[in-house]
Amino acid sequence: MGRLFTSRHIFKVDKKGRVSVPASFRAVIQGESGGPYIYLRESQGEPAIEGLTPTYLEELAASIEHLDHNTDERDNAEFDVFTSIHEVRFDDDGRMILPAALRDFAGITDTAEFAGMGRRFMIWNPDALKRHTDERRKAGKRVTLKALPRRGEPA
Amino acid sequence: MGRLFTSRHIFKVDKKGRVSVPASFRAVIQGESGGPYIYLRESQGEPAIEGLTPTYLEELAASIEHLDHNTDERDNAEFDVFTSIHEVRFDDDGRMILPAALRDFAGITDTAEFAGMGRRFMIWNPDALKRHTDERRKAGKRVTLKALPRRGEPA
DNA sequence: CGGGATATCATGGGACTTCATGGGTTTCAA
DNA sequence: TTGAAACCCATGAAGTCCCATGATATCCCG
Repeated sequence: MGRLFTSRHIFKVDKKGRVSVPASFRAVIQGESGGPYIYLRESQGEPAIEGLTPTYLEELAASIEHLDHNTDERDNAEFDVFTSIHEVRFDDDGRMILPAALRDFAGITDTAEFAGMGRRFMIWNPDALKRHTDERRKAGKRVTLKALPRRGEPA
Repeated sequence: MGRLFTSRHIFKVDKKGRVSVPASFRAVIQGESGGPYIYLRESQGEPAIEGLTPTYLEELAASIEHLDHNTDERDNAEFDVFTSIHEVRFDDDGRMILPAALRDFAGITDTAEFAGMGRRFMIWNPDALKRHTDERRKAGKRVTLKALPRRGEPA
C-alpha cells in the first residue's frame, strides 16, 4: 500500500461519536509508525480537523528544536503545535472517537469527510468541504509545480 | 519491455467495475516501482481519467515537500494534488476497479480506452477520445519539440 | 519454413475476505 | 455508580482472489 493519504472518503459518525478511519489511511498509519495512533488538532486555516501521524508530529517537533530557547518564536511554536493536539487511537474495527471539541470546531455532526493531503489529512463536515472546494475552483486557484530534474540530469 | 506508456487499448468494463490494465502498461508500472499500484485522478483539461505511476506521484510529492510548512502555497498544493488522487491496485489477473466517481467524470460505462502518454496515461470513454482526436486533427494542433543534445555531445 | 505445442492475455463468474456500520457488553476511572 | 471508552459480535455491500475459457501471440522442432 501507498505511503500517502489520498482521495476523499465520507463516513458516518454514530451516536457514540465513532467514525471509521478509511482503511487506506489505516494502512499508511500502521505502515509508518506501527501503532494505531493518530494525532488530531484544529486546522490553522480551515474549519476542519487536521490529522497527523506520529512520525509527522515528530518531524514538526524536530523543526521546533532548531529554534533558540527562550524566544517568543519558540514559545509560540511550541504552544501552537502541542497544546492543541489530541492523541487518538483506533480500535480493531478501525474506528476512532472524535473528540467533542474538535467535532464542534469543524461543525461535524453525523457525517465526516476525510481528505487525504499526502503526509497529513483533514476531516471535514462534508458540506463545508464542498463549499471550500467550490470556492477554490471558482477562484481559479490552481497550483503549478516546478518540474524536478530527473535522476542523473543537472538541476 | 519499454518504460513508457504508449499506444491505445480498448477494454471492457465488467458489471463489477473491473477493467484489465493493458499488459504493456502493467509491465511499465511493475518495472519502475515494484508494486501493482496505480494513482488515478480527474484530468485537469479533458473529460478523462489520468493515470500516474507511484514514482511519478512521488515526484509530485517531492516538489511539494520543498515548499515551506504553514504556507497557503503548500496547503493549496497538497489539497489540489492529493485530495483528487485515488490509489488503485490491480490484481493477479491484471485488473483494477475504476472508482465510480472517476468513471462518472469520464463518462465511462462499459468500455474504456487507455491512451499512453509517455510517463502518464489517460483513460477515456472511447467515443470521447475519438471526438477529441478528431478535433485536435481538425484544429491542426501539432507539437514542436526542442532538440536535446545527444548523449556524449556538448550541449 | 511450417505447423503444432505452449504461453500470454482479456474476460466471465463464483467463492471468499475485507470494510463500514450498528448494536450489545464489559471495563474503568471519576 | 454512572457515563464514557474499549471490546466483541453481526450484517450487507464492496472488493479481492481463484479458477475457467477462448483468442491471440510466441516458441520450437522437425
